[in-house]
Amino acid sequence: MAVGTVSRVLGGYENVAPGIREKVRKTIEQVGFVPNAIAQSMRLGATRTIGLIVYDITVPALAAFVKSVQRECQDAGYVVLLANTGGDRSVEFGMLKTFAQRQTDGLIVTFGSEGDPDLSAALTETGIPIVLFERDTPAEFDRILADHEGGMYAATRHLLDIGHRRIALITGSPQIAAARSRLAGFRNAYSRAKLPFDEAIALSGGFSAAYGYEQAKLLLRDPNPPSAILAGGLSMLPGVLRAIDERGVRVPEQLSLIGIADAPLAEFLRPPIAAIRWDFVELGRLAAQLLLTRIDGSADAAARRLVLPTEFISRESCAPPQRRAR
Amino acid sequence: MAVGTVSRVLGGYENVAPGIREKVRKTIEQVGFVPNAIAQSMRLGATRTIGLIVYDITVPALAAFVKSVQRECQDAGYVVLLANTGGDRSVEFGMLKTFAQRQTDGLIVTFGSEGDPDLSAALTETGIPIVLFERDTPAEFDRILADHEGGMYAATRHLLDIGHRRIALITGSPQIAAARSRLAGFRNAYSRAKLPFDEAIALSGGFSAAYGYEQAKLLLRDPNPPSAILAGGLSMLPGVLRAIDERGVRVPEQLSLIGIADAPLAEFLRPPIAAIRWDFVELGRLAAQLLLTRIDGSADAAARRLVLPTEFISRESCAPPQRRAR
DNA sequence: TTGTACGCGTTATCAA
DNA sequence: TTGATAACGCGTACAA
Repeated sequence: MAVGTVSRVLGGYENVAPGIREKVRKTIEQVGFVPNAIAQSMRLGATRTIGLIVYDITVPALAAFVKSVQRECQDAGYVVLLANTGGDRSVEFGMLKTFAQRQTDGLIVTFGSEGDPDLSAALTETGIPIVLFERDTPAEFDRILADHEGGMYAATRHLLDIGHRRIALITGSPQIAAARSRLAGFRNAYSRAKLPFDEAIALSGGFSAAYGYEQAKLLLRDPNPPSAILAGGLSMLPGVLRAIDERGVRVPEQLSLIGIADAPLAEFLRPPIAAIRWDFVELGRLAAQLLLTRIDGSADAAARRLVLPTEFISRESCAPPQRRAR
Repeated sequence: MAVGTVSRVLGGYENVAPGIREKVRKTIEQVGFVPNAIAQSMRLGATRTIGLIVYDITVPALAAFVKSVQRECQDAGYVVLLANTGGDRSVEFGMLKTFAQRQTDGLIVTFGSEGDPDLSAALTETGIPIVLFERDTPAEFDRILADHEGGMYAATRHLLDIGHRRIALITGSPQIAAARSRLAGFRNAYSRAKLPFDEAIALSGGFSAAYGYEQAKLLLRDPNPPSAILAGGLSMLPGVLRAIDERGVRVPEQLSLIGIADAPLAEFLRPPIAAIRWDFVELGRLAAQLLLTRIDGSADAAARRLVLPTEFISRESCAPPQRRAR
């Protein structure tokens, strides 16, 4: 009963005499033998591990994404290493290196800055298959995104249709594809409606609740405040709501409001908050599949780019603007 | 320039001639050498990996917990493997085995059923240091919990104080410590107030939004409906809210409502929903520390049991009951 | 101070 | 069909 035989039994190979096989099985049971996956990884040159690097797992939409990725990987016999960067560049580099050292078979990554050539270089240098999530760099990585332009176009269009003209968009830095797309959709809606567009009221700078709070506060204090706000970040809604609350502004009578990515409780708010939403579970599923096919070599060499549709959910937080705003 | 020398340079040992050290450094840089953590794990018998098994990372409170654990582990040079069980027993066993095979140095675990001796045995058999999260089995594992009894006592007491007598508690199965504690706090509040307790209105069966929805629906249809509901599960609030919404019941005029674990948007609901809450970040931090001290052997042999305080946040969703309820 | 060689637990190859 | 052995990449004990 040599080690090789045991390995063959566990590997399910046929060339083991039934008697021996049984004996091995029994002994394994008796001593509670558990194969050491680390040694397997070493021998096979694959860890069946994938690294998942996100901004903040606490954002409901990202949690759904992570859960979906994990589920998909689990089904394929992979295990996922999770990292939260908080958007900190040095943490991003650190986790990238850590995961590379740990020989993850693949990486799903969202980084804070898209243009950064150092980051692109670092990603390439790992030599690990990579799927970019919500990032659209020029580099040749597989990537998956939501159609923010389409969703924002639909939302803006709706606001224009019901009579709004002075609409504020608060969203992240144009370094990020998602913010650029939203800006494009926002502008398109104006231009297709043949309406003049006030550049000054499209605020790009951050995705956080804090940023949303600050910007909404400034907007509402303005002598000529917007009649509608598009809260263009996954976690921005609470911040914007706080500003609205503090200012005592009534929605939708004095201000129409649309959130990005449906929050679990958004429909129970009074009034229910309209939203642009998309399927994070599907996004996670596809991201994982993109990566897994890349890992097993069944994918074309060319980088793939998947864009998932977004949808505008109309709710009572939107109404035609009042004559004399506030 | 032998392998041993390279290893010594990377390990930061002193006994390397400065000239050689520099030369090694430069070569490492040039060829982009990255130490293989898998081989290190094999040699050292430690992976610096911890496994985290939770019910559902999509629940905001659990996401906060996971994030906190991950952060703490990262700071200590550990990496975390994440698993979502969805409460499925076979998945729980599966992930436990997977993580054991992968030689994780420690495990933080929430399992669906507490009494299950098979599960306890499986945990013990791994031989891996374990911290139980929100589970209070008789077995001798380190564990960390929130003081649900205290929070529930305070909340129930508040409702009794403002005049409620018929209060419904919807919470999980008494197999789970959290549910038992809540039930205890609920009962204590009645008995200390010397009020009769209606057992039939404490509903134990699940933590999900769906369960909350079903039970709330039944309660509100009752000819003698409760004047207050305690939604006793992390993710139950949306379900209960839906039932309330559908029935057209006004909060707090017709029904007082308290949620468990503050939802991010709970304060923006109309009315803001009172809550029992506690610090999930701290919970995660302490869980990780409990585990890390266990791993590095600096902990006493005896199992430790940490209980974190909970706090009742009074908000406008609670008001004295009306004379003639509905 | 530096180099050599062993062993960690597997799988795969080769010989028996 | 089975057993022995090399190799994966590292850290370290020991020899030089």
